[in-house]
Amino acid sequence: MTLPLVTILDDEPAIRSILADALQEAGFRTMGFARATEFEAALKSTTPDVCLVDLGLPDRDGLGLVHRLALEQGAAVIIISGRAQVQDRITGLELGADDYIIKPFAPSEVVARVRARIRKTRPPETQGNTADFAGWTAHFNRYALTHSDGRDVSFSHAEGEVLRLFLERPKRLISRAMMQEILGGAAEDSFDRAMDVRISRLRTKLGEDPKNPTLIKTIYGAGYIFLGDVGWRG
Amino acid sequence: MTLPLVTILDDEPAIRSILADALQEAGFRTMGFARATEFEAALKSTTPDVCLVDLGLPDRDGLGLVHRLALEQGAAVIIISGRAQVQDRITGLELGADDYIIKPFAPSEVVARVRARIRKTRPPETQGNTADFAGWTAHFNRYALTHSDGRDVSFSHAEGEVLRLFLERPKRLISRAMMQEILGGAAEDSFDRAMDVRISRLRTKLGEDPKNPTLIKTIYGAGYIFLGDVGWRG
DNA sequence: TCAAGATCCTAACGAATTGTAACAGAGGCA
DNA sequence: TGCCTCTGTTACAATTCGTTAGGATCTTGA
Repeated sequence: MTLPLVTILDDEPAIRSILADALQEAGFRTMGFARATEFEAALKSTTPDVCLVDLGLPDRDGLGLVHRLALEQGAAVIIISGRAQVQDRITGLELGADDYIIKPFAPSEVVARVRARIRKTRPPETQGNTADFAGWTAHFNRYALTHSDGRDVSFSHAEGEVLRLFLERPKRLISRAMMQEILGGAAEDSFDRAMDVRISRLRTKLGEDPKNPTLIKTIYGAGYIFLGDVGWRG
Repeated sequence: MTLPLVTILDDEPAIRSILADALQEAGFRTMGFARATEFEAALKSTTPDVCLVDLGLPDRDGLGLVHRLALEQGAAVIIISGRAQVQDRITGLELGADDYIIKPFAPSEVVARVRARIRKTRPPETQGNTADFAGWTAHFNRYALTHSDGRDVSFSHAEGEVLRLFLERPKRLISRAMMQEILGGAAEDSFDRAMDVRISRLRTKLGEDPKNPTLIKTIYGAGYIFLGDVGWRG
């Protein structure tokens, strides 16, 4: 498991480096960006665990960015702002931010808040190897799926990796980049259809209707989402 | 689904009532406690969604309580404290608190932070994912619209974003700029018809009469407005 | 009322993204 | 060796969604 990644979006280099230092010392990977556009470009190939966003950006107001981050990327967002008004903080939180830190701040407090966020965001280590969902039971120890109607399908290791990835994060958007990162795929060449094929095969085994998948949904341009209630045991 | 429950642990009755009022108005159930022992007794029979804890309690130091709450109950914990030192905040967060609010506080900000916490804590499926309006039911989790007359239409992610935007703000003017901001459109060139097209496609799926839309009204020069009574559930 | 200009609608197009059948190479096993 | 399974690659089909462009609609001012 790689170190948690924290992105820093702030136009002041001094603040970026202060935060990066403190966070790296605390055991995080960091990436710094001066402009929202750069940051958004980077999001296509990486999935941060926590995003620090300065609202006073030159190129665009950060609030819309925060909203999209929280909603679509599912990332934890911490706003850093010079505006200390209560109303500013409220709208920030309403739009989906997880936390709101006011400048000037103590780096150590930022670290503490980042840590608190990561503790909540990271999927709890699922030790179980059996999961129930939508009539199916996945037995990861014997690489098999059984359905309550009697169907019995086996799956391969690669398929199981994807299935587990989904079952550990039900109803949350899973970006392609995150899948590559977790499943350790090759570099993210746009010619890399391997992930699509894995998912396609998994869908087939789950008996999904190709025109209308109900369990593994595609979000065009964003990733996948697993619908269905999952219960782990064992 | 019941209303989220917020507990307030503070020895000052004035603060308890201020918070309880603000939270109830915001749609939460509340329970107030003056002492940690009472509170812990109540925990045996209820599981709050968010716990507000004042650290300056008379009967025992609250930090240990916070730690146990976060660790064992899995509840979201927000510390309220008069101690503004950075170190105090850090240790509070280290021990498992989700947030740290310093007295004096604005009740509205506490409400916002409680809301932010609940949004993250509650499983995604309990967040609004189904809405009824004008004979239709929008199922955002499976990207489909069903009508009481039996029609069943699927919609794409982009269309769903727009639909959700409208359903969350019924009977309110929604300016183009706001839509761009929230939906994260490209630069605000006036040549950008993307939003119009999204709405056009959505109207088609809703079976709107192009000459006379009854649900999504255009306000010339100002934006759009969604008419129709919306009821969220789930 | 009418004309001019601004704004909006939407069919059609095309670039980007995704689905999947078919193929090929790697490895396991008798 | 011959056969089977697993899995990435390729190629092409299908889908999504922004852009374009021309026409429709609205507002304003004379």
